[in-house]
Amino acid sequence: MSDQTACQRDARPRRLILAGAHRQPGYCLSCGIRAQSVCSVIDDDDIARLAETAVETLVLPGRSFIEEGAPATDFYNITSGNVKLFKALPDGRRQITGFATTGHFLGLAVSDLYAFGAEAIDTVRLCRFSRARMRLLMDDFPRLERRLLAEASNELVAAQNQMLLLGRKTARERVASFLLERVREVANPSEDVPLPMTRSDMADYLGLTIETVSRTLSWMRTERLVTIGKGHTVRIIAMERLHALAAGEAG
Amino acid sequence: MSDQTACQRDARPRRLILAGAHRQPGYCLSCGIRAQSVCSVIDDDDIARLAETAVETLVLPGRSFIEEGAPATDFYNITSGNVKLFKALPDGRRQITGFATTGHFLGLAVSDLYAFGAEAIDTVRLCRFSRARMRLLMDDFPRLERRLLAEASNELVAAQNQMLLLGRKTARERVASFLLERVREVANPSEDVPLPMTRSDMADYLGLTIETVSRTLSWMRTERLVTIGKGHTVRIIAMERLHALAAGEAG
DNA sequence: GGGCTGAATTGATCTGAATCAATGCCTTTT
DNA sequence: AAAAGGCATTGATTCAGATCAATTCAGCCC
Repeated sequence: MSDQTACQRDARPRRLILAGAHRQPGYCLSCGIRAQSVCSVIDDDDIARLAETAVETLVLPGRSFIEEGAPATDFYNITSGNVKLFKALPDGRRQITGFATTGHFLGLAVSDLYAFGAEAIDTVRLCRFSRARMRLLMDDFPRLERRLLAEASNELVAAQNQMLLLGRKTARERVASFLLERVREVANPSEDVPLPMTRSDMADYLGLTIETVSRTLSWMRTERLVTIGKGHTVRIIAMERLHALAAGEAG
Repeated sequence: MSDQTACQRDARPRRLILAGAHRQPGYCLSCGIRAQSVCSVIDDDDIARLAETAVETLVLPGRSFIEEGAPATDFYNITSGNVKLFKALPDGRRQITGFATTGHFLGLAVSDLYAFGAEAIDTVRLCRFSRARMRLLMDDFPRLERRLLAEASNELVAAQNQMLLLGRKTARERVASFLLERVREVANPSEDVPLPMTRSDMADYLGLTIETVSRTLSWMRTERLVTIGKGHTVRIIAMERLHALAAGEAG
């Protein structure tokens, strides 16, 4: 289904999610969500200029807004919610290549076609702007380009880790690695870790089946590595052992 | 083993491999190997300046020049030969995340540690320069940064393809995909495709074992999909069927 | 040419995860 | 509260690819 059918458009153009507003201080267009330090290369006037060309869009759970193989016309900046990115084979086999949340940029393709699809896990808000606009933006703000390069480098490192996981780790090691990846999203490692995606999504991310993910989580519960809460949460109760398992140092 | 022990240094500093010289026209520092069009943003004077800070190094087959987890001090530009990039688990399981050849940049890490190791497959020549120097270079030549971003985007696409392969493809589909990836390195798809890496490297790249790679290639030979030549070459004789196989459209 | 060495092939068997098959458990709807 | 539907869990069985085990082959060095 196309963007137009999948998304409800807000009537009025909205501001990009940048510094200030309801975001934490230090976050801005050129920093992306994972910025650790303040990066204030874009001032309020710039923001106002940028916002003119961006349209905020609401994407309902389960709707896709990037179609693998479709012409890559737009850039996206996720302003809230969770997204899954994936590639598929003709017979329906699917590999989720990553999950993206608030602040992430999507659509940074060199090719004219999107190399992956993107689908909302929960309700997602995102800002869309054209690739042409993005190019002008990069000309105006060279540090945006530098930031995107840093972002791409980080994703490349994550991709390499995932290749190691998919190519060489056992089911238990995969699930352990996944949980440790998710626990970094919360402030305190001993609090509940939200897993907004379904078992099916986890399976397609880890190169396993739903059943194996489920069995493995059950095994971790009986081994007292984790407790499994209601409503898509997990709490890690044996962090050290889970780390050892994820690194392939234990059975 | 460290860089110093692994590499023989040339006595004199050498020029970077850029436009002209023994490279094809259109290749230059800011373009990298895969550039399809001419990109002459760096002139001869610039090249002379850059060359002052680069040292060309010779790496013998099987020697590693980037150690996973070691401090990321340098950038590398491969000027000839083939390199494998990999990550490893403590027990020795290994995943090759990619192969790099002439023109490739290595060491573009945000972290202070290298996220992967790099080892020479055959005799490799490369230019090394410090990350500090690379940063200055990017300040001087903004289009270098843009080119690196494009390069990183392409690698990200390749990484996503590899995740699909590792997570969801069968052994036959993996080997077929690999051969089609390698055939793009040669001018004519019906000529011999060089496979400079060992079966073990292929296995570690495809998430398989040596035996499965060998068996699968033998099967492809009996199915008249390929002929297997002497000295690490393969010739594709049924391109269409191989494509269908790689895409998961056939058994 | 004749051994030597490491890589590659081929065969036999085993196993971790997939597949097939119920069953259980929330959430939504009426 | 009951029905319905989707997701998750658990069990039984199968199978693709791993593992274990010989050969065979290709360089290489004398």
